[in-house]
Amino acid sequence: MDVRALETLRAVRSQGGVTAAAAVLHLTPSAVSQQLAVLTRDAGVPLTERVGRGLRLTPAGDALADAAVDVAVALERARTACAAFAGAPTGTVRVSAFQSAAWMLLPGLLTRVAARGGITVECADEDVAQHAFPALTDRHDVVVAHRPAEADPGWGPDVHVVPLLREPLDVAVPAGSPLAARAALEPADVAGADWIAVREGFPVARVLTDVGVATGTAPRVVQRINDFHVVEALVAAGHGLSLLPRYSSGGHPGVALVPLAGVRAGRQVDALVRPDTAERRVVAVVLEELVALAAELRRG
Amino acid sequence: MDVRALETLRAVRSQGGVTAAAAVLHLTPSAVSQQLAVLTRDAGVPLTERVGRGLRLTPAGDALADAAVDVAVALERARTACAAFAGAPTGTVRVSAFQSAAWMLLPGLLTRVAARGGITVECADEDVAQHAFPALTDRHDVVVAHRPAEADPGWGPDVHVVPLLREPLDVAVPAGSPLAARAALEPADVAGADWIAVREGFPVARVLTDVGVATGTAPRVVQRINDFHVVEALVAAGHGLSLLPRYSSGGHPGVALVPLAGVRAGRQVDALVRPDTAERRVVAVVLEELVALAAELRRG
DNA sequence: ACATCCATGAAGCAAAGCTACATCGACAGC
DNA sequence: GCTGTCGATGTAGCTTTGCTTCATGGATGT
Repeated sequence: MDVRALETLRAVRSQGGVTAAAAVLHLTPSAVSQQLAVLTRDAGVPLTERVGRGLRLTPAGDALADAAVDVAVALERARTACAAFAGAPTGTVRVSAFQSAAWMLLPGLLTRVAARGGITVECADEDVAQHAFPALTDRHDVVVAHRPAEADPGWGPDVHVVPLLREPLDVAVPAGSPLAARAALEPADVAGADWIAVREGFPVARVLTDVGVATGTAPRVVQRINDFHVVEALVAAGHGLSLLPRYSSGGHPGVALVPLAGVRAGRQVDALVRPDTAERRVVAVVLEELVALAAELRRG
Repeated sequence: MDVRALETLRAVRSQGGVTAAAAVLHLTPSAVSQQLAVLTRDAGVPLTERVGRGLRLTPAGDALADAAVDVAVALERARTACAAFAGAPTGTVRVSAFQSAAWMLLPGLLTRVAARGGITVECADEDVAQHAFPALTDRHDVVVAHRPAEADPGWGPDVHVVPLLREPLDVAVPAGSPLAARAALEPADVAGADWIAVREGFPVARVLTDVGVATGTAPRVVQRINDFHVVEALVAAGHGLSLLPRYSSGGHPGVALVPLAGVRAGRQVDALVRPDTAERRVVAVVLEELVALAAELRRG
């Protein structure tokens, strides 16, 4: 029973298919398929079953994939065990963040980590639909993800979650607008407005509809844009209002952020890591810096 | 960092050398040496150091070997995970016992296990010095070992210990002797006797000297014999007395076993298994039967 | 019905890992 | 002190494993 094959099985589950798993493992689909074949032979029970043109793990396969995570963790502990004797942690950590978090966190993270020396951080920006964040941990060591603040995390059982920041969502209004002078806005104040929202399925998309529930009227969404800088430009030009996170937006001079009263609107920013990569000392150090940085931002 | 290499490192530690480890792994010493070389390269720190013409693990190597055990356990859990879906446990389990335990336990164990069906038990009898028992777990799945009852187990951290039986040590006297009629014997009764003991370093060798301490005189050992059947023959022929375990000896018609009063003399029989081996369902089943059988013997 | 996508099988090739043999250092005996 | 032996470690060569490339089959959607 090969460790690489177990890792492959785990990747097939998290990526949802042979081809996708092959991509993150830097292999051909054929190699993945062959590994699954020998693993199935070893196990003595079918681990996968075809469904449509794709495939899915059987209960046995699922149990084995769970066990594969533990094996990966144990192996990583082994590496860490002697790395502890080899001196200060060193190496390269791949960090991914969605755009606004990247804007907010990555510069400071790079500064902080560079100050410790010996650690290279490879950054990437990846913003995906909410359900797709955990799978990114196959590509990156640390994945900065976001979700509606009050709801259940819903990241699934196969990732370690490190909370970074709870960010209130404010109403972005044009700087010249009468609303911009207010200290806070009630839901009723913005009931009939045009809205600029994020794409369906993406994090905090549902928060706007929740605000609508508070006023009794469904908000009228006129645009769906994911990049907050683009959203700010649209708001400044008077094309509508938007809900924007307080700390990771607001650079635009034509936009004012006004707190929303009476509704708990916020997003939670989490760092996601695979249980085995969490065992790596370098990764732990980078996470530590990330948490410290987030705490600093929160305080102002 | 290869799992086979980790397993090899663990074997080198438990066997105390490259050649011995190679033997239990069914490899050549050269292969073991090469595996250690690549493992050391991966680890980045020396894992072994030469001492005399042998070698010893460095602290880093020791830590890594500990981690290797966890890896092996995780891997075995993975196998078990899907074996649970494959139906009733099946396979072959290698059981080793020292002679008297083999005589006492193995026939009943084979009967019990055969009744469940599907499991093959391969028996062996190995009696070694006390410190050498744990290393036998590299050769056998279950090792039945013994030790002085009241003392610290002292089997080391790398084996699971399953207690089977506490066996009082009785005084074996010739059937015709006046002592044979007694219900119990005080240490003073046997103070000046000739004794037949086991070889130095073997389990329960020290118990006799402890009895001597109770009388204030060192017992006079005239023979050192490990096999209890031979001991019984010598006792029957009047060559001396001996301390023999109550349940696993006593077949000889010319020998009577008389309880010893005033001194806690006994031996503890344990089953030793490697932590990873203990994860195998078949092994668990065999152990279960072994425990049940021991309980039955204890009750009579 | 056709084109597409995904998983899987067969053939060939590169690399990893083992065995056999030789070498080197350390210890015990003469 | 020299020699024989034992244990660990290199070297050469072969076997085996595991990958890629290419081809096939089944399922889906247009």
